[in-house]
Amino acid sequence: MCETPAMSRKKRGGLKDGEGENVSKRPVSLKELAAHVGLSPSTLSLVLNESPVADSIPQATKDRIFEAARGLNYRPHFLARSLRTQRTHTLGVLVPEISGGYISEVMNGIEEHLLKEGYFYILACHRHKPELLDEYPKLFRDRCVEGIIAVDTRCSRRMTLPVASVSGHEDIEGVTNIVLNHTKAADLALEHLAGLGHRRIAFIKGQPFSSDTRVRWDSIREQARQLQIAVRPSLVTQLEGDSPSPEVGYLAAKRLLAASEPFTALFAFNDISAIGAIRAFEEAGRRVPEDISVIGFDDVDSAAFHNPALTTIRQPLWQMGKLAAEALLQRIANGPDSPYPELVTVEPELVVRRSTAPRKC
Amino acid sequence: MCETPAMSRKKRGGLKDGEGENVSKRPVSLKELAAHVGLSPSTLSLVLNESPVADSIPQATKDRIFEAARGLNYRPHFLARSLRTQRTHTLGVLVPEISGGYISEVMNGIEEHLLKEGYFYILACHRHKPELLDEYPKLFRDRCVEGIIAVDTRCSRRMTLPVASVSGHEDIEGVTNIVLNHTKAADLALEHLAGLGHRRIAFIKGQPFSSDTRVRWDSIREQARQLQIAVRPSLVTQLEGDSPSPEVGYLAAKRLLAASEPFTALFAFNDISAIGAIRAFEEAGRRVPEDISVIGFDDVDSAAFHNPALTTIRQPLWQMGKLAAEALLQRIANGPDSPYPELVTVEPELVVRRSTAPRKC
DNA sequence: CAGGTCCACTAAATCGATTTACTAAAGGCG
DNA sequence: CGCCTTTAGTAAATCGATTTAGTGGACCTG
Repeated sequence: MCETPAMSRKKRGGLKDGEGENVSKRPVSLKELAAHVGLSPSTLSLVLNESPVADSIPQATKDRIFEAARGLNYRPHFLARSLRTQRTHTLGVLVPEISGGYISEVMNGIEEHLLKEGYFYILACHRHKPELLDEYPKLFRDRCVEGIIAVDTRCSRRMTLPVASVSGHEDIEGVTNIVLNHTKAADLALEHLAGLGHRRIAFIKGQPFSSDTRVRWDSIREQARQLQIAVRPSLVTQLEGDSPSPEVGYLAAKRLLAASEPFTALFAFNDISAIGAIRAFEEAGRRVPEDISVIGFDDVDSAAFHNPALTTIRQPLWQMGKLAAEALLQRIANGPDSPYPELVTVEPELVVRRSTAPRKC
Repeated sequence: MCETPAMSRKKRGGLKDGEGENVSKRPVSLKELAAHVGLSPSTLSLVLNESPVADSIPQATKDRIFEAARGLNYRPHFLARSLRTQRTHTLGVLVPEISGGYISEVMNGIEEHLLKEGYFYILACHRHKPELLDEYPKLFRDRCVEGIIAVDTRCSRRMTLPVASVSGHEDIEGVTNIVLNHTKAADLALEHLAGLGHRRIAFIKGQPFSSDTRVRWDSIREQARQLQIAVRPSLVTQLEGDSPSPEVGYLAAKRLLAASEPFTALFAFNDISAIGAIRAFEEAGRRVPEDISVIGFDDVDSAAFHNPALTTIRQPLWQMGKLAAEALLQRIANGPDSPYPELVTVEPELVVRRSTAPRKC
């Protein structure tokens, strides 16, 4: 029953393996294919890769080669080819963790574009651990990736590889940042709340490690100033802990309630924390949106189906992932010394649902 | 400024690159390292890989080699090594899509275990398209992965590679299935509902493509029979469409309501569809849990923070991912002709929250 | 018919490691 | 002293492609 690989190879050779799909374990190599058609591996390689050098090969021979390749189900050996050509058609993708919402929507955009373009990617989660943040890019390099996409990840060191960073804001040589227009986002949210009559607005900032935290907050303060909305320190808190669950938003909201400075609206760092905050409010007997309006950020899948449905600022997450992939592949195609975009900006959108309402008189 | 690789290599050679971290673009090869210590590449390879053949090499020489390797920051070329050894330390992971909930929790379990063990993986989403389901395993093979993990994915064809399938139920040679004890799960849910006095229970089955759909439903029917709970055809519907959003559950619930056969409880296929169903019920003026109790499945992150918090059957998703990774790596380590487990079973857990309540009299 | 061009290919180097088989020198032993 | 065994390595084959530089023969041309 269990033949050695060598045996099964020899045996099968006898029974005319030129026909149909090659079901045997071991794939056929170029050398074997060459022997089969009675030509040299060089010729086959040239023909199969449609090299201009093969222009002089008559079509009949080419057809013979193509047919044999199909017949024996020849597939070039990835490692051998990559070793020779120094191309792996592989990227590294670095994310904080794999979680619903922000990350997974961006990843979908990335994956759909990459696979369509014949690229694969290896994925690593740094879980906000500094040593992994340091380590994984090196491991990616060791794995011969052609570029790196970082999602919601602060990367500080300059890389020798091209990098696209979704929601990256540091200005680093070699990095293409894909960012939201945060000024517009802050404006949309604050205008919306102000338009509903809210003046005492509480804020939940993101965790320090979130790459959007600082820029978002700066934009909010700036737009608040312009709209003459006071940002009271006692109405500002920050997410703590690195769980991707609503729990951290829940705890943040509890802190806001504990400060007992009155407020009628909350602008949360993201939808997940908004959902946690709503839980805290309802536990405290404050109804959303009747007593407190809540606006989230991102417009993740679950936002629309939360109860109450979340008003939020939509980021085109899928598109941001796709843009990152596109930009990076373009850079790779252009070669390492070509100019490249340092910034790609996308626009936010206000999505009004049920968690915001006019301030009660 | 922009030197050719050849130039920069020659130039740098001159300026004593033995010191500190090798910052230059091009990594140093074994041959270069060998030249640097004045030994042959063979010797270095033997020593660096701690081959028993290198036992006769004196420690002083070994130290010299190790030190040089560290000094020049030598890292073996992945492609070259893999080509020679026929090992890539890479798996392929096949998932329907990247979404919050089920998939991402399983993936976290997979990724944490794999990366810890020095494995990477390439990821592909088939999005339930038959042609991709066919294509990706082949592409994985072409990429020289050592095994495949399939998540919530029906794979029918026998593979030449070892496979671990999370929630796979087909009995295929070469596949290790990681499955939940669905009998227990159905029992927990139905006992819970029955215990609250519910007799008219509606059901939402999974989509046909979900690998758990059939087994889960069979278990439910069997346990319902045992508990003498009637399963009325008009109170059974099935998720339609392949969106990972609560939308599909919402639509299913609407169909149940439209059938106008009364019911006081719903057992949904998963938490996401339960959340959609709750939305449908509330829109129809039926309160959850006062009028209708709803129980979900999976216990995804958002279940606990939904409003009302979801009662559900927890699957140890993270652990299932980890088990799949463990089993597969073990199989790879044991070699292709060793026996392997065809089934690994994990236990469900009832998590009671706010979406279920005693039937009103 | 000498010399050049074109055609249809192939030999050999290369990518960067691993691994088997071998060797030169030193040391041990009878 | 001559033979055998260690010791300390090395040469060369190999993994499976790609790619450059040729090569032998047919054909053309003046």
